[in-house]
Amino acid sequence: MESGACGRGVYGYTVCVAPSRFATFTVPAPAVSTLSVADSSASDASQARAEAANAVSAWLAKLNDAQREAVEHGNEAGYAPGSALPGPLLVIAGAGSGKTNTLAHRVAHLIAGGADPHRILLLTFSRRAAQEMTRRVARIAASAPGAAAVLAQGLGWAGTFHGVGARLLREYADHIGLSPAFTINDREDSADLVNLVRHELGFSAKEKRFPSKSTCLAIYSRVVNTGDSLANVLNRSFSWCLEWEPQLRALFASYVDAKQKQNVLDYDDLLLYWAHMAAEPAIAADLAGRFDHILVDEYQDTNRLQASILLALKPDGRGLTVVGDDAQAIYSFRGATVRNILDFPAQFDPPARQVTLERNYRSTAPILAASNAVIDAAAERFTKNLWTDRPSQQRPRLVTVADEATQARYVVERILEAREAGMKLKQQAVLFRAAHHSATLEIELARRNIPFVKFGGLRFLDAAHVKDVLAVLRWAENPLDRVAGFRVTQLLPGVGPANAARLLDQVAACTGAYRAAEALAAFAPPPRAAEDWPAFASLIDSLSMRSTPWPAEFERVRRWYEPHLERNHEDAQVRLADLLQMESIASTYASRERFLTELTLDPPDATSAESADPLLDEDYLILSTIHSAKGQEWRNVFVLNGVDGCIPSDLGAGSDEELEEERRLLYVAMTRAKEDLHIVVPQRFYVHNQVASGDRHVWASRTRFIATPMLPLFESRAWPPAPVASAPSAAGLAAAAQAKVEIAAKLRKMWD
DNA sequence: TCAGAATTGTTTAAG
DNA sequence: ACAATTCTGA
Repeated sequence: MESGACGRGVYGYTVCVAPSRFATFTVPAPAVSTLSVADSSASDASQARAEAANAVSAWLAKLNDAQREAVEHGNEAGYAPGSALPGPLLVIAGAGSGKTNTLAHRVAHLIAGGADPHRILLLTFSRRAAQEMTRRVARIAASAPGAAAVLAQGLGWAGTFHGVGARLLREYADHIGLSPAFTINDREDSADLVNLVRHELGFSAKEKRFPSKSTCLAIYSRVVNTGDSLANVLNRSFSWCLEWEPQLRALFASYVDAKQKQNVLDYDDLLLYWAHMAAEPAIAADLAGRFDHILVDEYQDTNRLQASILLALKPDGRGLTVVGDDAQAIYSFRGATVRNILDFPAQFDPPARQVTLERNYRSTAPILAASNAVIDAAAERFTKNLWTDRPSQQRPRLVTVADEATQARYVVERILEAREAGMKLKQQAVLFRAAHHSATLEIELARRNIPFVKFGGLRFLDAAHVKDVLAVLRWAENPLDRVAGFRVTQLLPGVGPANAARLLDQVAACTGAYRAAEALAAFAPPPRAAEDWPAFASLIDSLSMRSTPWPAEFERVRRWYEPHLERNHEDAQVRLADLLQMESIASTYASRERFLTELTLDPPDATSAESADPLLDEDYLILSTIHSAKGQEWRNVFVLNGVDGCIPSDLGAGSDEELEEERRLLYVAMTRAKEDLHIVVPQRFYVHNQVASGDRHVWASRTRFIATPMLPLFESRAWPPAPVASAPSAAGLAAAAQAKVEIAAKLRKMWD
């Protein structure tokens, strides 16, 4: 990407997030009596009942048999509080089979049947999916007066496992020895803390290099999420770290200790504490008693820890619905296991009811045929092939191009062509395996002024200046957070690790809410920092006293930070623009604590190269990693780098299991397409890690997942089409031969 | 003890 | 290409 010449974000892009993303956090449900609409006259009531029944049968009529079966499961007795809850339900929902729609209808159906929306827990994979689901439920319920009234407050509990976990933990914090003011470390922060602990244990000064902080954290996370032993995890996934097992064990013990002392949680803790809480008899009953119905989306991508939470909340499975598709399991690197969905029915007695959705409403028949062929080759599979009745003459295209630059041109030209034909940019998407695969394309898009939004890859929150400002706020929120404090203190010139550590020790020695301000006032700063110290102390003082209300507090921090920004970064102006944008985002949150929590759990994940803030109604192209594209669909889809080494990634081709997951990844990418699918295969590929002017490249071959026998399912061609070679004239040939002789003679003459 | 220069090692995907 | 670590001079 070209650098900040355009005056946008630091890396030449600007984070752009639709304002709605930040405004729609599901507000904690106020205690509302369920059916407060009851004080109307009897005839009104019966009329409303009839109307509701009509609405329900109207929406049921629009579903196919399998969908209806899933939606109506267990409704014989109605869903009113107190009535028996329906038995466990597993919905196997193939790609494009109307999964979201079915789940949303089931929630609406539960509510129309008398279930209390504040006692329904809806767990989705991403915050985005939760919002989409909430919106759809509201839209469906709108036609049934009773349900609509009950739903006026929205669904009480819809979100990711991590988001819901954070909320529950804050509520129960006092009961489980946690301070409710805990802060949440994102992955980078957690890695930094691991790093601090590693230095303290002296593991950094070995002659043989210790695994990097992010590797250590990945190992730790895998152990927590799979429930497997450290030895097994190392053996299976991190074999190059095997020799460090004892040190890693000691490191993780100290890491846990440090988190507890500092009152911070990492992502895994949100699940781990929740799981322990749900298993704790004193709390379990109260916790489980809050939810009548629990519905889980994308169940194939949950891990053991998440499954154990569900089982603890619903030991007999009553009220539990899980939805997923084993053919789309693509998150095993996060500890997810497809066993969760496969073993779901049998873990209950009687076993869970299983409903399978096999009709695809999304893609045309040729796209589906090719996708089915790809997934058919999978070693192990449990769902049947999908079918559709949407015919089309257009097979998916398998396009061979010379290199990445040509690939970018091909994609841009096809996209513009489609837009000419009336297809909005938003209805088209470019998908790729790794975030950096789109780099060349991004340059081409910027050059041609095509706006785009990219999902996945480098995060806004990873930029140094953003982290700096957040660290100030986090430290104010939780003075024991050493990672934050460390970062903040060292912003001052003349303060290094040694002084920062000394200060933080003094903070820890103080007590109470103002400990940071107290320690700061008493601290003897190094001479070079003396000048900046008073302003720093007064900032922290005002933040801990909360003397400036939110969100003005953010502005206060930003103003303090500005001179440091200018001193430390050449491109201060560009970075400042990011901070100002963040300031407007901050103002949409109710409080500092809310801002920090939400930002960590749901960081802005879209970046854009065009227009500083694309308006909601503006048209833009979607770029996305395949992982981030999960659950979405577009009319026109391009898959970049359909070559071995990218899909499958050469990092993911180690074991058979990993390879199978790469296959599913291609399947997920292909099944996002509704009308047109292009898989682009560049033949020549520049090697990534080399000096800037390097010309090392490899010759790539078509992905092994599209084997030769499958080729008839695709329309194969090269692009650009080979130019019709104009035959050289006899005279021209003669001239050329003459020239060759002359040059040869000249070369010889050089050494005469 | 700090800041900047030189050198070394690295595993994607995301809540 | 990048980030983390070690080295160097003040």
